[in-house]
Amino acid sequence: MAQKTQFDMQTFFQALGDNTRLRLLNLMGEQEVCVCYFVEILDAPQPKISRHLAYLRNAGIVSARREGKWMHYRIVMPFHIGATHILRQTLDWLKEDKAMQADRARLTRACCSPAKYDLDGAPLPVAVECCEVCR
Amino acid sequence: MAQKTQFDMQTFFQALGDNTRLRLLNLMGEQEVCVCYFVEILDAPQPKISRHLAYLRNAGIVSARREGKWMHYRIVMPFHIGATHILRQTLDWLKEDKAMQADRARLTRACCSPAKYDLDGAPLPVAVECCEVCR
DNA sequence: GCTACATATACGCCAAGGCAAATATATGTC
DNA sequence: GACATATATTTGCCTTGGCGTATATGTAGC
Repeated sequence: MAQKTQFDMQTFFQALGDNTRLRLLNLMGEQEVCVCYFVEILDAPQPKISRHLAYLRNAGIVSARREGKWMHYRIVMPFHIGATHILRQTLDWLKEDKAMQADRARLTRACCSPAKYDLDGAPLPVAVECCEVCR
Repeated sequence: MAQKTQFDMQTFFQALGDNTRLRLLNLMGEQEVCVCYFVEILDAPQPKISRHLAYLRNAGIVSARREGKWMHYRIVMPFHIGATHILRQTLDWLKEDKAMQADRARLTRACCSPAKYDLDGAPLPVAVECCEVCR
């Protein structure tokens, strides 16, 4: 699929205008995360998670990678440089939010003891290499 | 009304997720604009303009000021510093868009010859003083 | 008061998008 | 092939929020 001539701002902001999707983005941050972790941490039905991830994917904000049974999602910083800056700013903003911090803490705990979270055998999140905007 | 303890990101992004509202923000930029100018430049029904301005006002992104029969709207940069940065970044991004540039050009022309645009007597947009983030 | 003008809100309609529950589609293992 | 697991999609329901039209509100001038 050819790249769109002009990145659609409306779609971009609509994708960010939902709290569940913001929580997902917050958990991804700089790492690639397996769907099963999202389900555990957000404590939400799996279809709900998948739906929101699909929404983010359609908006061009995340990309998916299959590894056997598991799907990994990570934030992509492509398209427009302005969108990239806004996305980075948004992620920084999320880090200040108490509820978002709690989500991240839960993710860390889950990674340390997957068995306690029904995540035994699931692939751990892995850090993704930084893009040019990360500095 | 007391200030909200935590600025609502979801509401903020939802407000930005509409093309009409982005056009309005683009026209405001660094100036305070009368509703009648929006109606002329966007060539849209007046209730539609008012509805979207109300949406932006409820989201805390613009403020309104009455001057006789006329209402002036301007962008406000309050709330959260992160939101302010995102908003500024968004406005810069809008400036690169061809359609948005055309809107701004039309606004300039309308200001130069209001009579041609059914805007005789309407108050011209006025520049607003910069906030600390403008640098 | 009445009238004109600028703007805001209410109404009815329709599409987008949230949700939960059910079902379909990989993939891996036997 | 059958079966289990991980994830995606479909279905039906309901809310939000676009739109245009009609109406209400606020202000100015008489």
